[in-house]
Amino acid sequence: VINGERYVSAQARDAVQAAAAQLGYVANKAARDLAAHTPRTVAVIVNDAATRLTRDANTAALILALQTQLAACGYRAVTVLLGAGDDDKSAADFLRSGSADGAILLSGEECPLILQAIGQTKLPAVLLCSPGNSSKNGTDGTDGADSDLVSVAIDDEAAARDVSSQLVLAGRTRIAMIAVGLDREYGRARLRGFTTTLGAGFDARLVIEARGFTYDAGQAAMRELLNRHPGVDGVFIASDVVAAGAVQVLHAAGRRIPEDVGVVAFDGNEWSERCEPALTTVRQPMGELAHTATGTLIAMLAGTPAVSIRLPAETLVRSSV
Amino acid sequence: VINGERYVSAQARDAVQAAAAQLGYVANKAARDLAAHTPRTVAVIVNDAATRLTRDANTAALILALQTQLAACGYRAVTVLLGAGDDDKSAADFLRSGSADGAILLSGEECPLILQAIGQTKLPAVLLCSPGNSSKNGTDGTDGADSDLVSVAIDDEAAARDVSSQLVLAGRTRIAMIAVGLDREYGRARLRGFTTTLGAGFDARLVIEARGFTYDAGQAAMRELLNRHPGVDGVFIASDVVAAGAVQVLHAAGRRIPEDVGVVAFDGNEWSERCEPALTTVRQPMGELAHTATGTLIAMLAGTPAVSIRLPAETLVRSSV
DNA sequence: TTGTAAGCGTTATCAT
DNA sequence: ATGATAACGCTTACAA
Repeated sequence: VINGERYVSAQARDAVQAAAAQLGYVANKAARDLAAHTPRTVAVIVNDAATRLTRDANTAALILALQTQLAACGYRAVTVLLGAGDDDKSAADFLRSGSADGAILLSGEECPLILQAIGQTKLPAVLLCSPGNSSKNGTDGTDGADSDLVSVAIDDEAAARDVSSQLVLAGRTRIAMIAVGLDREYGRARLRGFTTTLGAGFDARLVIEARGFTYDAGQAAMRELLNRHPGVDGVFIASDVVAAGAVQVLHAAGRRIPEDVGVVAFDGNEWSERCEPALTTVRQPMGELAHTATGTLIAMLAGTPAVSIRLPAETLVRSSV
Repeated sequence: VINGERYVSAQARDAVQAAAAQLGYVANKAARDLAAHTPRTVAVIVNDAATRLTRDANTAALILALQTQLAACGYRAVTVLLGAGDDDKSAADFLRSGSADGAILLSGEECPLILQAIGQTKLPAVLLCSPGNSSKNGTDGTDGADSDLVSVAIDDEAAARDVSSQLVLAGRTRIAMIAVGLDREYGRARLRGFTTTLGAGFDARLVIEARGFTYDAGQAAMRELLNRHPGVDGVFIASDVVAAGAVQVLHAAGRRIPEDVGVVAFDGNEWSERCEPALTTVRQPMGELAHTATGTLIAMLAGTPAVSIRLPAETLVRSSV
């Protein structure tokens, strides 16, 4: 009765359900997992969770969406939050302990132990890598644990091309970029998009890399930029939080937005919305990302081979340019 | 060898460990839980997680701290994120399914099914209720599930008394309050603190309740306040996000802070820090709260009866008053 | 210090 | 449509 209700009389079923409801009976998870050989659980691993959750409020929504959609497919999502430290061993052990059928990684950093665990156990896994994409490193030394996972993300390069073109269209001529995470593929992709858009007008000296995904880093980068190139009249900042910091500095320096300098950003979270004025930015389609990731994983769980997917991201035009 | 290493020769132990490392062996969690009758896992249940995580970036840090501290005691923390909807049934089932030895609730809302599950299964649980404390309702109808859990929180009333006294000390005479969550005990406690501080100067007409814990709600409340009482020269706003919205409206209305109106807030998260000027606020000691909560739960797990605890919270004096 | 056997609460299979 | 019986991979007690 409790399970797929094979061949039970309506009478028996009702009786059992009534009893279960009365006693508050729920099948023991451990026993069930042990016998059934499938926990019907997927691990959602969030690396550097504190940073990621504070940097982008949408992350919480993403995780919730994943949970909801997995639940709809009969899977329990177990969110594994990792701190900054070395605790990715515990997450790796979790995967090895047979507690999950598959994993979704929201991971901006390297986590070799997890990749290794996935490789060795051949656990289906998908990398949901925006905005914290990890670079696709080739074959690293670790014993056959080939780490080219299936990944789901937006097309960072196209999106960057899109937003930054807003600056060009507005007639800006001294356009700079505050880049972020150039050691990761997504960071480089955003830079490529910017470069392509500017074309002949591109000047490498106008590109500054913020040291980290923070408000403070944005302030520092913008100060440096204004210092070195007081004449800038447009900036593409590759992340909303960073942009918020940069905007603060712009205001403090007496620059009006968009009159004196146009600003466009990337991510589409609350930071860009709370700026004065609200920033034109790239909205990451969290719902679709979650949907695609769970869809892909479920397919893999069912044995279907899956491929990486890039989703298009829409530019949110506001009044900052 | 894998477990408490009872009486094993060093030789045997080394051999086993080497083998385990080589094979990447980790004991099957399900089998272990089933046999041992104790999953050594505690559920960290976050109700209305999307709201809570976006409203207060410190929540992520809190959860991480809980995880770390539980891990230090040999417990795995399973974070159960609940959305706004009715899914607290799934969390309740999780508890009933014997997957956890105990629970820590970060819950601002009512979640009757969870309380009921805890009551019926007699699972040790502690309510970590700042800033989303639920009111201590007496005995509600539900069959004997008495919901007076052990709780850990700051002393909201004392803290509110403290911050709002900053306004009085600064010589403000028309002091208002934007309250939040008056349907919850912590919301009422903050109001009581305010009332006490003002003493004879208290004027109930200067208290407005924001409808929700959001930036938008803060804007709306402040607009109404300015409308009804243009002469206010000080405001205590019971939550940082709400305060951020209110401050925006104050600026838009041409009021200078602190020259024209002094502002103090509550929570001590990034919102109050990013305001211009940074807001004087109450810092919630997340680390200590986490520590106290885990300590209490671990004690309960060991059979020691535990009691509720209120922690003092410090006022962060900045330049907004 | 090491080996052996029973049993944890389910699922799956086979017989009824 | 239902009842009986062997796993599942471990822990725990007890025997060696």
